[in-house]
Amino acid sequence: MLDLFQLGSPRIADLISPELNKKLMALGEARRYTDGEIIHRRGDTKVGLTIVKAGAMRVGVQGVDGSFVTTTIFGEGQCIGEFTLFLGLPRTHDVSAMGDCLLQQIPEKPFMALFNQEPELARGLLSLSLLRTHAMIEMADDFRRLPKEVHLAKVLLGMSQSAVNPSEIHCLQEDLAFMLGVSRVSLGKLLHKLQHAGLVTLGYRKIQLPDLPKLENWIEERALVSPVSQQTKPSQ
Amino acid sequence: MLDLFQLGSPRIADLISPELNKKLMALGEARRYTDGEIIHRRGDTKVGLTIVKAGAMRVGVQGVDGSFVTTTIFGEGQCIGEFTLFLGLPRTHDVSAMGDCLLQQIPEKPFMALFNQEPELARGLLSLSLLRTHAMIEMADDFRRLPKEVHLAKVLLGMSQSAVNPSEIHCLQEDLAFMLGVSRVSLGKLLHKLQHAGLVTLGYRKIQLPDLPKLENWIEERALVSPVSQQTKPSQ
DNA sequence: AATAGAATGCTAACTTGTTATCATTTGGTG
DNA sequence: CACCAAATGATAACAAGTTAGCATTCTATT
Repeated sequence: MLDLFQLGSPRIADLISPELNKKLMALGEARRYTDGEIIHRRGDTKVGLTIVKAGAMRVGVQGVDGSFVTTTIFGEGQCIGEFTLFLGLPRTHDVSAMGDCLLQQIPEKPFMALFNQEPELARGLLSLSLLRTHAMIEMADDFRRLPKEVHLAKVLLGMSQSAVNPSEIHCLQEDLAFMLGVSRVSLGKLLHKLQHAGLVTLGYRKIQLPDLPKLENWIEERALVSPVSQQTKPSQ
Repeated sequence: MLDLFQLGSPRIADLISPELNKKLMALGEARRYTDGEIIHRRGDTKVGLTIVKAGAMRVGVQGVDGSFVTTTIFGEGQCIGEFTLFLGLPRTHDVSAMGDCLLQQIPEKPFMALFNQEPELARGLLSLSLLRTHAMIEMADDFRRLPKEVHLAKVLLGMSQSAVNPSEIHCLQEDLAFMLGVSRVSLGKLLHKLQHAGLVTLGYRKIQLPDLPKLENWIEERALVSPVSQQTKPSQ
C-alpha cells in the first residue's frame, strides 16, 4: 500500500551522511522528464535506483480496462527501484512524470559498487525500507479496523503532515477513493460527513484542514487501539 | 498488512550465509514459551530481535473491546523486532505463543555489535524487509482492485505455498475474514462460492485446495493486472 | 461415549456501498 | 473572456455486506 501516505515517505538523504549522499547522487545521470512522460511500466525488468531531484513522479497501476489509479506520489528526495536491485523483481508499478521533473537514475553496476564499499548505505536503505513497511502495516491495520470516515481522516492527516502547506491537501477525490478502497460516491459522502463535523473544507482539487489539533483529537477518540508514535529515532 | 500471507515470509537464515547465521543465533538466549503466553504487547519499547527456533508465534492486535484478531503467524526461522532495533519504534503488535514454542531473543547490544561488524547482515535484513514490503504492496493492491472472492482465492493460494501440506490450510474463517476486511458471514459466502466452483473444500478449522493448478488459472483469468512473479533472485 | 466449548452454517432485517446518470462547478486554454 | 474538459455534487435503483441471533457440526476432554 505504497499510497499517498508515502508523500511522507522518508528521503534517502535523511538516512545517510551528507558525504555518502553526495557520492550516491554523483552516480549515474540525471534526466529530465516532461509532464506525463512514462518513466517505466509495471513488469519492466530494468534494474536501477531512481531518485527524484526535482518535481514529482506519479506511481500507480494501469488497469486492463485502461483506467489508471494513482497509489503514490513521490517528491524530491524520494526513491524507487530497490526491488529491482536487491530482489531481482520486475517493477510493481507504472510510473510517470507529474509535471516536469528531474530524476537521478543510477544503474545497477555503479550502485552496487558503492553499496558494497559503504556499509552505511545498507543501513540507510534498511531504515528506509523498514519505515515504509511500518507505515504500511499501520495503514493496513487502520484499513481493516477503523470505520471508513476515521480512516479517511487519518489519511488526510498523514497527507497534511508531508504537504508544503499542512492545512491544504492537493488531491483528487477519485484517488482518495481508490486509496480507501471505496467508490467516488462513497468518498464524497464521507468527506461531507467530515465537513459537517467541521474537520475539513472541500475545494476543487484540494481539501483544507482548518483545525489540525481538532482533527487529531477527533481521530484519537475514535481509533480502536493506541497509536504507535512515528518518531524516527534510530538506535545504533 | 503483515498478514497470514507472511507465513510465506522469508526466513533470515535463507538470506545470509550459514556461517553468519550461526553467529547470529549464538547471540542472546533461547527461551521457551507455553501456549498462549504473551511474548510482548503493542506499545512495548523493549529493543531486540526475536527469531522463532521452534513452534510458532501469533501476531495480532487486541482491540479496546477485548477482541483479538490475528494478522500473522510466524513460524520457524521467521523474526520480528527490526522496528525496535533500527527505528526505535515501539512494538506494533501483540505477540503470543501459538502452542509451545522456542524463541531466540537477541538484545540490542550484541545484535548491533554483530551488525556493525558484518555488512552481510545489513544486506540480508534489507532483502528481508524489501520482500515483506513487496508482498504487502501486492497484497494491498489486490485488496483494492480485485473482487473479494478473487482476493480470497489469491490469499488462500499464498497461504498454501507456505504450508507444510500445500493442499491443506489450517486457519479459522474468522481470521481470514479479518484479513480480507469483511465479516465472518460474508467470508462464509465467499468460501462457499469458491467451493461451488470446485476450487476449495471447506472443513473444520481447515480449507483444502484439491486442485492447485485449477485455482491458479481461475485467479489468473480474473486478476486485472499481470502478476509480478515472486522469484527471489538477488542481483550481485 | 457423553459433553462442553469452539467453529461453522444459516437466516432475516437492516445498513451501507455501488453503478449509472446527469447537473453543476471549476480552472486552464485558446 | 468564452469555452471546454475535468472534477465534484447529487440522485435513485440496485447490490452487497453487516449485525444479531440461533442452529448445527466438530473436536478435544472427560
